[in-house]
Amino acid sequence: MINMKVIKEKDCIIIENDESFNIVDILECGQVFSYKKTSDDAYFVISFDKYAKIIFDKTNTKIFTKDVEYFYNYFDLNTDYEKIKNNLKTNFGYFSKYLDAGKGIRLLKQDSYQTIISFIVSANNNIKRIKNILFKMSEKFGSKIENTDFYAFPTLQQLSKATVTDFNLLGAGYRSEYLIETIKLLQTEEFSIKNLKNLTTKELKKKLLMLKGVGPKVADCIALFGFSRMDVFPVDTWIRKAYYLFETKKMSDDKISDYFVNIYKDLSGYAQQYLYNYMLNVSKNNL
DNA sequence: AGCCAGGGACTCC
DNA sequence: GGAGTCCATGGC
Repeated sequence: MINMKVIKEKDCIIIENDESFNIVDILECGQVFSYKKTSDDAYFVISFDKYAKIIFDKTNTKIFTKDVEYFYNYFDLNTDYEKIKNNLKTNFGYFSKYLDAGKGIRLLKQDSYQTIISFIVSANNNIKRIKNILFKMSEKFGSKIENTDFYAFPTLQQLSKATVTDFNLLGAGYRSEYLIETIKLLQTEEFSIKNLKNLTTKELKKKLLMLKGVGPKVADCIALFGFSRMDVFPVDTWIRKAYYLFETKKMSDDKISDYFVNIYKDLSGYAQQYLYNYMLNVSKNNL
């Protein structure tokens, strides 16, 4: 096992040739939408009001940012992914195939509130459109980030001024009304992010399901990507297809989620992302 | 042109 | 609690 080499500098994090960190795998695996490829070897990532420019080549990855500690945590650099992958491989022999499709994936520790809004937009939508709608939302309601072409994700305060018509103009479609209702609820003490973070996964999901536009799948995604809960298994159309690679018995998405959590337990969040990525790549590249 | 997308709300029973 | 239906929009 190669030990991960991470160097923290004043305005930069350097990751040297590590199989468990591939910025393309990390960003293009469907967990995050507020990023942009700026050239063949660079990405720009926006997490709420913080940002980083990532430059990579065959030997290393450099994360340029004013917020080194924030992005060290954002990219989950305290977690040993070799250990997680070995664990999955050891316990589930067939899993190597899914890991190979995205060796460098890491589960980002995304901003909770941004994740809630983002995944409401994601429902019954495709990734390119989701990204577009969210970028337009930032441009319309967020604050310009100095010395860049980008905008911060809008604050709750900024979004509270939006109308259904505003969201329709972004292309949010029937999700516009859900966003308006959810933004209202998020402003209450009951739904403060601080309070939500203290809940158990079960309690958190129950609370999230009270938000308009949040059903079982979106609640699982928010819990996983926005609250780092690894004991959930979001089931979307791709994971449903994946289920039928294993079983023939028809099941509801709810039951499919239980089925997978029962198998992968506390590794569910990781397993789900590797499996989802595999399914996505199969459809894209006909692997 | 028509199916599909990181599904959910709503309405029946 | 399960099954059906409707939903905006644009990518492909």
